[in-house]
Amino acid sequence: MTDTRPKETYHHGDLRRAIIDRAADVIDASGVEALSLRSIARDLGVSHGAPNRHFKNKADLLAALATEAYEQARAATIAAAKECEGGAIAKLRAMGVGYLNWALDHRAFFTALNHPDVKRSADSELLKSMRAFQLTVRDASIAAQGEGRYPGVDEKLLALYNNSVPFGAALLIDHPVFAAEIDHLSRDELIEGLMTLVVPVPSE
Amino acid sequence: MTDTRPKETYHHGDLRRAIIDRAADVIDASGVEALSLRSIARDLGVSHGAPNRHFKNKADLLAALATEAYEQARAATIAAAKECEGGAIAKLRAMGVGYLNWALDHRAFFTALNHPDVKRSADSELLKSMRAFQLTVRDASIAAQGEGRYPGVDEKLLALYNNSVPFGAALLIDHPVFAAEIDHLSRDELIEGLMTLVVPVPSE
DNA sequence: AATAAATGTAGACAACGACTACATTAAACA
DNA sequence: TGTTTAATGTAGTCGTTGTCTACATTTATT
Repeated sequence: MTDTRPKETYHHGDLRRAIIDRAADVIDASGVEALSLRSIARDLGVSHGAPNRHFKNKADLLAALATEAYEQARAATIAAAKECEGGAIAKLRAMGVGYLNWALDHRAFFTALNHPDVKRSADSELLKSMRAFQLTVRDASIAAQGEGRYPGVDEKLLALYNNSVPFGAALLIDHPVFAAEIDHLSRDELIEGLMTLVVPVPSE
Repeated sequence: MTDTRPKETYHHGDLRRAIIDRAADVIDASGVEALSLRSIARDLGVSHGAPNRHFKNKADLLAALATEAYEQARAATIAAAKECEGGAIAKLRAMGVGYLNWALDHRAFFTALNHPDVKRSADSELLKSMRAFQLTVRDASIAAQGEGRYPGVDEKLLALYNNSVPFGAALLIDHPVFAAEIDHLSRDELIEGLMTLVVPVPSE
């Protein structure tokens, strides 16, 4: 339990934050299908209706998780690019690595990102963080193109490509059956190897 | 409604089949979160407990959908390879195109494929069809490698790569927000363009 | 200090998944 | 062919959930 302290105060303090954190814990521990507003309320020692003051429904909670997920993912990719000492192409590759590492380290948030309910959400905060993430990948793709990678390719197509691989790969690696196929490789080998296929080191 | 004929017979005939088909319709029309065993039973004019004779729980129904999805996807990729006149590399590219077209044409089944509940399923039929699909992609990757594509790359890593792109891309293209970014391209241009990035036409 | 807004509570309701005991039909077999 | 057994569908029930409403308590505003 994240926060089951004895109820001494009527107001929680930051119930919204606590709900999101607890939701992430539940997803990690028992999967997203086990997520329930009522059980979260119980865990937090709060009435079953309290979460409704912060999320108008369950999908809204998932959208909030997904919003944070996009922000985390964006931060992780930007940080990876910053730490990379190479040029734009190397940075693009590093961003994919950073994204994959983030996804595997934050499965609950990554799960929310890909949840069917979230797809249908039109929450404006969610849309904003999605677009910000997209732009980050797209800008990096265009910069890499400026270094001669994939000349003449439509930039949005390139961005789709550079989004698809880490996204799909994270889902597959996360999947028990697919994961079993590649267990002879360490995680780092896997991620580096994959991203080197996607963004090859320029031969000189 | 798929099958709401007046109830004249006690037994349905092929209720299992009807439930799966109806489930696919519901997912297409209202999303997977709207799926309910009881509502399907109502639509089919059958008691609310009847589906339990064919699926031990809701996740089991989704697993059945996913099983068929893998079989469909495998058939679609194999057919695409067969129709392709080129060598192994061209066939590999064609298979990605075939997979993407299948995914976009059968969103309900593709959705089931990627549903969180299905990931946790250990249904043996599901595992069998998953592995069959995986092997198809892997064999095609190895064949392409025999033609000189990505020499020396671990074959399972290559298979992961060739799985990741269409999988991730189908999810992104299916996503309203990402899709809006690339609406200047026709579907065929998008799919062909993407797969040409993944499996470039060998320069000669 | 008075009032409004935010936040939490408690109760209600319908829908759902899952289970049970029972009914009906189809299949197997003697 | 007739009987037994398995498969399949029915009807009722239970606990859980999401969501709504009316109300209570606390915090913020003026």
